[in-house]
Amino acid sequence: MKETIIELLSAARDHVAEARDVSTAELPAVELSRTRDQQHGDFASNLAMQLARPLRDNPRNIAAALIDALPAHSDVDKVEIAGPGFLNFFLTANQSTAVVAQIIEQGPTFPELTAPLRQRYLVEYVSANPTGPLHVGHGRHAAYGATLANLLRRAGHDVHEEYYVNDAGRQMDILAVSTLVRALQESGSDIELPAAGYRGSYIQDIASDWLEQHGAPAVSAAALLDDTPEDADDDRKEAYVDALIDNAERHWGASFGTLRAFAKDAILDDIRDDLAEFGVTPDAFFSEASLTTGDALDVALDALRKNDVVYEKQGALWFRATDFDDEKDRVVVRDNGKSTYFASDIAYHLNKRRRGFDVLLDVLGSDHHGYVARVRAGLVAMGEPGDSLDVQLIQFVSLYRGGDKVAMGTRSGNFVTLRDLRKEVGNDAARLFYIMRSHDQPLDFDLELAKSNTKDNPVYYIQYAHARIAKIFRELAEQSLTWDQDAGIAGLPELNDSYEIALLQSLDRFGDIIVGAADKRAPHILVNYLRDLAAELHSYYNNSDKILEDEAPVRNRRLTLIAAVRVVLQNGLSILGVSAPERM
RNA sequence: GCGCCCGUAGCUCAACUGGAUAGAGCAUCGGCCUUCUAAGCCGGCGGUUGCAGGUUCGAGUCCUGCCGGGCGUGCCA
Repeated sequence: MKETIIELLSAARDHVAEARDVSTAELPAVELSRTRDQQHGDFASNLAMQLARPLRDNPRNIAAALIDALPAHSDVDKVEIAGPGFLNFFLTANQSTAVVAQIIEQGPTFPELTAPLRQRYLVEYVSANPTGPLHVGHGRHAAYGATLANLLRRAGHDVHEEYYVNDAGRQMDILAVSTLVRALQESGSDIELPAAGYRGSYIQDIASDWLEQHGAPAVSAAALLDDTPEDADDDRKEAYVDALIDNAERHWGASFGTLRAFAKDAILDDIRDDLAEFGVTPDAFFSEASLTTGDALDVALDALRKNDVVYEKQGALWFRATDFDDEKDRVVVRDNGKSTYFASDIAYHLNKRRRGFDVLLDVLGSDHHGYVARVRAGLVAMGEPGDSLDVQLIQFVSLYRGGDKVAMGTRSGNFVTLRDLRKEVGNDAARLFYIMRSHDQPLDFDLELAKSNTKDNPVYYIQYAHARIAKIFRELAEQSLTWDQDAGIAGLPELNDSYEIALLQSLDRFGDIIVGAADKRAPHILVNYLRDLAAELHSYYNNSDKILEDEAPVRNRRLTLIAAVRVVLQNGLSILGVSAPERM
């Protein structure tokens, strides 16, 4: 319908211009948008205002001329001039209720959208280091990434969801040595946890499990502490923990590697379960270590060498990133022969491209913004399009208990886990709360508030609208009344109260909302829409006549309308990963 | 210093990529349960959109400069 009106307006525009001897070559294209206010009809165009300059006339005169020149169409009821010169299009009742029949027919699959350009998306999100349980910040990433993936799928794209596991490098060693120290402590040895170690109680749990399965470690505290520098809660702690790691590898050999894998797997399994309980299920967990055990890293380094964008300096291999809009050149292979984290990153991203993905959509913490230019530079240098990388930065979550900000830090173990949060406020509330606000805004999450004022949480407002509709249908059966759905659909054009019209217009926007939210990577748009739709349903319920009217034709069309509202609420909530309860 | 993000009602945030009178929730004040669930509805109060310029028929939105806040700027991961 939108396209049709645009064609009609384009014809009218050219006609009016020609009548005034103005060339049609450089006139603005017709813009047509849905209206927000039902007094403005169904669609509005600003064309008359845009033509004011080229036609040298005031917008309202031009609007009148456009209406005169506008070809008639059977679905257009009337066109009005409003405000500074808007053209408001009112569709016939028949046309504006067509969406309801479509909703009823398609049910859970509504709206069946086809993207103008269908693309293969790889959405990477969370990707938290497997060194401890997920905390509340990761929860925002999980909710955002999973919802965005759902939106893109709904918008007609092909979507793969992935979690990148940082299972290579020093952090894993620190995790392993922290676990080892806890195991030794539990076996009665006198040894302190290093200042740079992980302190969370989950480390003790992993150590206990290890002891149960493998017995006491065949390495003494003395061997571990052999020739180590002083530990302290400042810069010296890094050297100290590195010495512990060296000793563990030297005196305990392959068993240290086994413990490292044991600890990593324990934590990763926990993360996977945590996410699954949260309704977040990435298609794959991609291991960073596999980049080097496989050939992905070599493929990337070869690509860099082949394109002549690397050079050697002071024993290290450098990528000439400054040639690709980055601030400075970056080391890819250190002087000790080990590749850098950055090398892994570009290898991973090249690997994604080679797997055939058009858009590499990374969901990262806002502290990673410095990293975007680097990775993009790497991709371009390896011959990939820079705009294939789309990074969405998520602002931090600040946690409050009452009025006090909670200090967070993974190593200190002083943080609230996602699991605790979910237990306190529930999965539904957490999922919605996390994405209710634009992701580029910092989020204040007050636990006390979420816990004590559960009933005030917006999630219930939307769910209540759904439960209300469900209740009406239960009541229908209880009162042994009938609902003729086909008669209801046929009778929809008879709907005339303003609450009903508002609902019809909102239902019609659902498809646009999904496409818009997916394009802008902004799931909160869908939340706002659902809240508005719920508000309109509540208003209708409270301010209009009863839906279960004695008169069958009236009852049929009202029930058909709210049945469609129920479908849209269900589908919308399902995209958000929030349940749609039948009763509350 | 340089770079990125942000600044909207007392508080937390929206505003369909430049449109019509800047809107919700919380808080606060007042109404509505013998009628399909009051986790709801209806109304009141609340604004120089950080400041100053500019572009435009039209600016919260785009440009420039200030002010204020957050985060980056490793041969760490």
